[in-house]
Amino acid sequence: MGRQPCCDKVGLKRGPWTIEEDHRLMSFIMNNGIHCWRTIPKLAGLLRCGKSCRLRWINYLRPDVKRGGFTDAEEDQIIQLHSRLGNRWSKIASHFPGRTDNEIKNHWNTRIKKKLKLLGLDPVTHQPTQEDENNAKEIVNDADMDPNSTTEESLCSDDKPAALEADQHKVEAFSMEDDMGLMTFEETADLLENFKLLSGSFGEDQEGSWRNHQETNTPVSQRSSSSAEDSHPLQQRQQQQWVDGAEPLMSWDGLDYLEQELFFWENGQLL
DNA sequence: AAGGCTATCAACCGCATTCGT
DNA sequence: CACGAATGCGGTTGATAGCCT
Repeated sequence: MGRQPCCDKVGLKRGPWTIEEDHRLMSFIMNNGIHCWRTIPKLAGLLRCGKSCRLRWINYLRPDVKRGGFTDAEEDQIIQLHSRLGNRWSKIASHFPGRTDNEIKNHWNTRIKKKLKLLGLDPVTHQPTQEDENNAKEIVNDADMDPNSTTEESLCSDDKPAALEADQHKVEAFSMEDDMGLMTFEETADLLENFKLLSGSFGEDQEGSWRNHQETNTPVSQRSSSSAEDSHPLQQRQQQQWVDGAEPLMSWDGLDYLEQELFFWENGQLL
């Protein structure tokens, strides 16, 4: 017996999400919380499958999702974790509050792999590549390897590439510093205001402000043509507030507590 | 300026796992 | 315990911006 499709795909929309769809999903989750992804699109008036909604929420709409480039410390920690966990992206992502598995996976595939190759390491095994095999053997011998330890963990000798040698220090430091985070109180307050603007005063016709948020934080590949000039003066002011507030911050990290509220409250009731 | 190429990342697909009955 | 539904996860694809020639 064949597996049932996750959802009835007939009549369902695919491809990039529109501002309107984002708005609908966001508003619905803000008001109702998350109980059953399968029912969310229907109840929210979306022609998407539940899976698509879940992915969109997790990877993009979640208030605490952390966007923007990875710091060197984050990259180094990803490498360390990957050497231990392999391609278990969700496990790796769990070490990076606000980062998504998809984002980490993409970053790994597009950048870190290359970085490792440049360092002469196989991105899959974290072992030195063929051409560096002789060097690797020396390193392994010097390090008196634990069979369970990884190459990187063992690369503590002077042969270790400088970039990797600094990894451990960076990873330790990472727990204390966060290049994207450590917002000031004022920044957090601004962000909260922006969040209220986004989630609270969203009218059916406020596509402009949301679109601007998207254009601020979304890669250009996902942008659509702006209609900001079509919006109401109030909306324009709000969207400008949003842009002014959000753009320099680039992160939703100050809103962790909002997400907590989101998942424990429904219709004003504590779940 | 135009066309080709590359890099990036959002989104999809299908399998695996978890959960409820 | 078995089964089906729901959700999670990882691999892959496709669109597009930007770079290069």
